Amino acid sequence: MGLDQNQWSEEEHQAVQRIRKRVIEVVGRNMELYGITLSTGHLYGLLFFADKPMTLDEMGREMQMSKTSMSTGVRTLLDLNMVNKVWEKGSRKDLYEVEYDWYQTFTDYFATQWRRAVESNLQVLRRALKEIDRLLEQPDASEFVVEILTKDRDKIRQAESYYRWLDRVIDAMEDGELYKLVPRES
Amino acid sequence: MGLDQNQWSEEEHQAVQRIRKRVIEVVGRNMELYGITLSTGHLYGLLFFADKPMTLDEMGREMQMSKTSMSTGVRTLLDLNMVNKVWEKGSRKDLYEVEYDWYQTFTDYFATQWRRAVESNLQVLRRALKEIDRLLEQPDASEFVVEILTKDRDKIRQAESYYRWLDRVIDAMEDGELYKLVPRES
DNA sequence: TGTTCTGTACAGTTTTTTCTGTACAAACTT
DNA sequence: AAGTTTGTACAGAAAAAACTGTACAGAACA
Repeated sequence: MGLDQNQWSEEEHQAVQRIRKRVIEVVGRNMELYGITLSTGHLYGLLFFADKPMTLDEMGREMQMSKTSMSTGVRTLLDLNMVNKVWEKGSRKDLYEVEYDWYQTFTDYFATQWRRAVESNLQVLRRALKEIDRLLEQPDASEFVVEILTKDRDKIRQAESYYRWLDRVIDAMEDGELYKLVPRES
Repeated sequence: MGLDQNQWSEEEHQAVQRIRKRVIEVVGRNMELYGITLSTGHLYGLLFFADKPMTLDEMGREMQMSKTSMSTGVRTLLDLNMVNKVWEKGSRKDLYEVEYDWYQTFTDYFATQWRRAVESNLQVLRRALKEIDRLLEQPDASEFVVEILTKDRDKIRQAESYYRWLDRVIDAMEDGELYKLVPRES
């Protein structure tokens, strides 16, 4: 794992690796919550324990995967702000390390995902409401279609109300209100 | 859409369908947030607008897909509590309708997903902590491995702290505390 | 400027997921 | 009890996603 192995025995190395591997395995798997691949999750776990920022080549060696895959994996993690690029003089390779502020990672991720969905949904719902209202204003609308349209409108309004709520939840996450409800430790 | 089309003109039908289709398309796509397929998302959208509970055959006809797919799709949505099975005398087919309480759906889904991850992560982290402590107690541990183990332990403790927080967030969602921070409308 | 090295684009392969048609068990009807 | 009908299991086809190796542009160095 990029450590100078002369400084410790083989058994010690093995023991540490065994512990890390199990944690990486589980944490990596559960990162599917963030919509990332199992292998990208493992990559994250690897970086989590890395004693120093890693290069693509090092990751590839540890993961036994191609550098191309490391490149795309790291990019995914960068996009999610789960990994940061690190500058280090001397090395001309790019170096990466995990973002250790998991609270931030969590908040960032879901705020971004949900916001995107909320915005596009609200847009289409409002547009639909307008069109329904326009149709309802037509004097020659059959009684039957008026009933249908009214029902649809109610459903859409309810959905809109929900998305406004979710939007406020996202706000609460982004500006730290959530931490008032559920405080961080220490 | 299961409506008696004698009661309204073809243009009216088309107009309603056009509006619904656009909403279904967008809402369905954004349901990938819930880890469900685009087509299952569409199925959900279809049920959302349905004027009455639908059968698998009706869904298949509307979606232009096989009944098998409808069966699996509905089961997915049932598992996520996004759709309910409805009993109606006279029909011997199973009937389904969407769960209109989106707040509940949202809360349910993420509480379940996150809880599963939190539990398995906490378990593996605590087990790792124990092992690290055991190794650290060994008198013949090299200075170097002690340093590594201590670093790992710190990282794991930090992660553990984060998961405890997330666990409390989930609690807050499940027992409705979240609605105190961000109230529902009306 | 020429040389070396690093990250990624891209095409092709492998793996995974989704979807369909058939077959059948269980439930309902007569 | 015999005859329908309904939902799903299962195997195979189709589609999508993940992964790899090669090739190359651009940066770093000499």
